[in-house]
Amino acid sequence: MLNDRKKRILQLIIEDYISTAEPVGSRTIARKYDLGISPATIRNEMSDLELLGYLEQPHTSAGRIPSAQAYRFYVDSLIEPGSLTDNDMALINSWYKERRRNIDDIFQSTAKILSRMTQNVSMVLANKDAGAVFRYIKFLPLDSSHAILCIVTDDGNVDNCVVEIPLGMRPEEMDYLAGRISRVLEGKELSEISDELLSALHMDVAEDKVLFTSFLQAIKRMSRKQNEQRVFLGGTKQLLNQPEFRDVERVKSLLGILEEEKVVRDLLVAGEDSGLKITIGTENKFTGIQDCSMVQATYRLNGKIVGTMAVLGPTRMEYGKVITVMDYLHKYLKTMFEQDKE
Amino acid sequence: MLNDRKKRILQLIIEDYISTAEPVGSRTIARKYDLGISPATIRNEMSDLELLGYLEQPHTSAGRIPSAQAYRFYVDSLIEPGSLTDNDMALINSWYKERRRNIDDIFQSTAKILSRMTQNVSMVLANKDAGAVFRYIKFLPLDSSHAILCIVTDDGNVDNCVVEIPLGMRPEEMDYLAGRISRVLEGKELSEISDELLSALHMDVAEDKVLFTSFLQAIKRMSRKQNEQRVFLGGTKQLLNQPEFRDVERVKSLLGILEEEKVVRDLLVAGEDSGLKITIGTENKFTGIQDCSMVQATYRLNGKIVGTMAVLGPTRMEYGKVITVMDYLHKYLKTMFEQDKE
DNA sequence: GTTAGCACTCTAACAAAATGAGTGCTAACA
DNA sequence: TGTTAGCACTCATTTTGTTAGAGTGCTAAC
Repeated sequence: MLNDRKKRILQLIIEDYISTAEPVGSRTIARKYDLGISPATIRNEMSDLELLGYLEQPHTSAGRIPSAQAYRFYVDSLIEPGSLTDNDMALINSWYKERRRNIDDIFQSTAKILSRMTQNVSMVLANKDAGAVFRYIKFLPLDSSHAILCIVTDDGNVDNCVVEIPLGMRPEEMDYLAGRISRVLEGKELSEISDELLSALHMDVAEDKVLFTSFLQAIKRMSRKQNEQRVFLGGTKQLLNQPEFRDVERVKSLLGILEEEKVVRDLLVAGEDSGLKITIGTENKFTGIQDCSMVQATYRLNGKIVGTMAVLGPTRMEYGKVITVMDYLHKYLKTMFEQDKE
Repeated sequence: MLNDRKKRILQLIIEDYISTAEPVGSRTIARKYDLGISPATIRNEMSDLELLGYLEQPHTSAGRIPSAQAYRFYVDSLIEPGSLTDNDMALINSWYKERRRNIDDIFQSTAKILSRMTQNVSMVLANKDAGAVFRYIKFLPLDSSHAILCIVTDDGNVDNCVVEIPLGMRPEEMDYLAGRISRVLEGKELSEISDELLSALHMDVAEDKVLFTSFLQAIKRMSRKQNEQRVFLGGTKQLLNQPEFRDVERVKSLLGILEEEKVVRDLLVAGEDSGLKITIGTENKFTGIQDCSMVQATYRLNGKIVGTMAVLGPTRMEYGKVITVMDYLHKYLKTMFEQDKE
């Protein structure tokens, strides 16, 4: 175990490196922070820390930089929970207000805020199947051969699509059909509406084949859309602010990864179970981001996973700040969702 | 006027520079392209072209690069209309098919394709007010105190929002109200639905204040939403492939501009009138992109501007390819939209 | 256990020199 | 009159050499 002084020195080195991105030497520590010990003593301690695997030297005559192990220790034991400045909070509030029309906007804003506040790439995964329950369907006439099929769910969402009306079908008949279908599906969660259920329904109302086929497609598509996990990215531009990414090639390779929505989704889904998850360097399973760190927070509503947000950046990341911001956003989202439910 | 040989040499220089991004010297031209004349002769011609303002030298002992004037001349007189390879066309088709669920997806795909094919940033502006006409509104009951207000337009779009129902109002009453409002607004283009019209309506059905206020907000929002011009960006990553943007700072500054949706919108709207518009270097009015070129094509349907697409990149741009791709996309979109209408 | 002193290491910054691609000019040639 | 070979000249880029500075490790003294 590390003694208190070693811990303190390690912490200072890590934090100094996080903020400057320069290897930090014994003199720097002694000068910047008043520890009451000389550079030589610090050197000795640093030497020990290196032996223990917490520090690394890019080359003999440079200062030292924290190893992945050091960051791990830092986030596990050293980090102190911070709090946002009033300024930051005001900024967040204004960003959320800027554009808020539907749920997607909220997620998009979250991604944006997360990246702006942390100067890193952010990812937000929205699980849309947050338990929307089927209420009823309704046909709205459009013209002689088309109608709009509206599917109403209890969260107040309406999805709609244009369907073709079988020749000669009267509005009353369509209402009747809608009623029958509605009665069967009412109260089911959209994700529950399975193929079997639909085919059973098919048997039941088989007399109107054409219309029913349209309906089938619509409900399936809607169910898929509702179930769909959507990914929102933010701050790919912030990447360029990090000295680690001064080299265009590195930027390109990371952006290449982020471009693949599937990869990002997998990445996020993999870390969904735990509340707060920090993976550092090679702890990341995905090749290509093994020189990066990722902080991920999953948020739930009534026990269900609503979504997950993450910040991806160089291992030299402001973990404390990231966590603090995420925590705030988490709370913010919670109240927003609860408000929506009401 | 330039004689044929000068034109030819200028063309070769421009095309060589476009593909290599390196200043091109007289030897290069003589070696690469068999013109039957010696480097010395080419040098003389180049010297003339420089005097005429078509070529520039970064420094005395470098080759020459085309000036903005040269590019202007190139796109006006020298460029030969190309055609896409089968491979390219197949690629485009597959990209369009990849994800096509609604009109936004089509625009997004267009932006993506445009950037992929040209290795530059692409921008697509979608004018959504393509003449949607109000049909009727309908209230769908949700629970005892809420209903969903659906606004149906003749293009088969339904917009909806949740409204609060005044205490004790019965469904029949709501239907009656919906009918009255519908009759007044029917046949109007959404963009026509002005404040005056709405206030007149207000007088008319003033008995149900609360509900009507909700409705007012909804229709206004919808009208705004329909009128809204949406911007789709593509290929901010391709930027990094251009040697001009090897410097991170330049990337940052351009991305900064593109990030401002308003700026991009203004930029695109400004060039909307003409069919195909190419602005080179300082011809661009917007500061910050004056070392870039922009190729913009506006597409119409039945005389109305549906949208506009543009490619933004270094002046050293494959103008021919860009134009060819845009032309193809233009046709592709046209058939797609006409199909949709049918 | 702590610290001052010192030799040693290695990078980054700077300067000087070599390299080479390309030009402009002149004189000769067809 | 247009074209070309030859050659001196220019200037960015690359290479090489040098220096300054930050930092270390070790030792001996406190």
